[in-house]
Amino acid sequence: MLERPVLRFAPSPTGMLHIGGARTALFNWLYARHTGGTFLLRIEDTDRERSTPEAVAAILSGMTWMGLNWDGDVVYQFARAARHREVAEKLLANGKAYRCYATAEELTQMREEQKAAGRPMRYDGRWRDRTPGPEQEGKPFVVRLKARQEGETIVKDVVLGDVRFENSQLDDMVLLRSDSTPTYMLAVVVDDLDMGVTHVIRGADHLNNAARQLQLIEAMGAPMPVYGHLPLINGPDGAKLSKRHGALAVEAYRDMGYLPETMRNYLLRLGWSHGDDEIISTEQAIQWFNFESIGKSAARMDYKKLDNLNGHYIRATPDASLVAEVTAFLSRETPPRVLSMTARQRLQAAMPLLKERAKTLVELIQGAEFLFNDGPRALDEAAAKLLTPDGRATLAAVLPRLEATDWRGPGLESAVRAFAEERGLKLGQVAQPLRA
RNA sequence: GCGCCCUUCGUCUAUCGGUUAGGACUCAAGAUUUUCAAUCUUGCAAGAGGGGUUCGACUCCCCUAGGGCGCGCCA
Repeated sequence: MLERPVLRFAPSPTGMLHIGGARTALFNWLYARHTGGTFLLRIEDTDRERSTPEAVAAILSGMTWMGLNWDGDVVYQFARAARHREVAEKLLANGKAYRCYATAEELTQMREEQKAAGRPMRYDGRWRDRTPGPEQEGKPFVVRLKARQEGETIVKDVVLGDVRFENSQLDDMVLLRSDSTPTYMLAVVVDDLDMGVTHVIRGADHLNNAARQLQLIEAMGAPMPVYGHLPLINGPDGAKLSKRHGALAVEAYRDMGYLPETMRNYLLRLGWSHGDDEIISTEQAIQWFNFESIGKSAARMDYKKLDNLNGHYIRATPDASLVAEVTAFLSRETPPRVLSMTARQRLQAAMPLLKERAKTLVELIQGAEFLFNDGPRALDEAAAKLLTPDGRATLAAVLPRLEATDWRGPGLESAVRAFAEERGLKLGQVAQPLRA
């Protein structure tokens, strides 16, 4: 290995950290940890309109909850605008970029005409070889890359293989907006270069961008990073993930009672495999992770499988840790719930039984509800059905026996069995009302 | 419209030219001498379609179909 790889996760803070972003972050993190490389976090906040501090906070806390620790300080892209501009100016000076005075309206009209004529919608290069005259004096302009038009650009992708684009299909992208702020395309390339990023692993929605970014990199004479574009995640029905459609923030999964290790395992298996292995610990994942085993096709969310995995991890978690998890979970509720000392002790004592039958923390808490409060509980429908007059009579008869029994351990069961035998009843006839 | 990507059980996937196409989730049945859960056993279930290449294709190539992504002075 020539050098330690440098990976990065670069979300834009325009919303929550959703499941797709979390997986992208996970894969980057896994590869960095696998190779002993570096995993950086960069917030792409160049869109001042849509970036919010809340979203930044959500991303950071989401990453933390997922257990994806990043190396060094978080880089904020907007803070580096001067540097981005500097690169653009240099390109301009070298003749690798040019000023385009076309107005937004003019370009919109151009695209409409292209669409109407059934031609590809691309910037037509109207200012590419035109020198601005006196009438352009003082007029706003954008800076565009003077991209090579002949030949092809090949994205060497570690998951997709070589992807070729005819340069004639790529138009001259904007580097600097008319207010001289850098665009995303410029910022990403410059930041990745400055941060020493060696591997750009991101969602497949960026595949097309890779070709254009490569053109920029070429113009800058900068080294080319390794690319890897991850197939997207779809909703349970195969449709695109959207806000109303399964694209939940990772915090939503936390609130539904899923464990971080469940999420890591599940997201890893969504698009990556290691033979027939399904249950993969994070340590194991770090050891095994590679790019070769990443699948090429989009995957769907499957909540049943998530539940199943989560059940496994709940059972595998030590009782004391689960008590802590439950306590933390309850404290996040609105209004927050605080467990009394005795409630915590009861929870700890009952945990071996409780965790056997819960697929989420929410279910675990539901099952433990009776431990938190004293006094009678309301009957649900199923329970009410079991409490027939006969059942009630049976219960009344058993009661003295139970009161005389130590409730801890197997004594309870044998007491009930003995009772049933004496009365000539089937076990179920006693047990069912009792459960109710 | 143009470009690019993808396509094995319902879902996640294994297979890297020769297999009765395997595993997991889901579902169904059974076992575990009361329920639920867990666990175990068994079962249902797949190579989008059509052409090639080859002694032999799920696997390589082409076409079609379907799905996705992109085509902003958004990221």
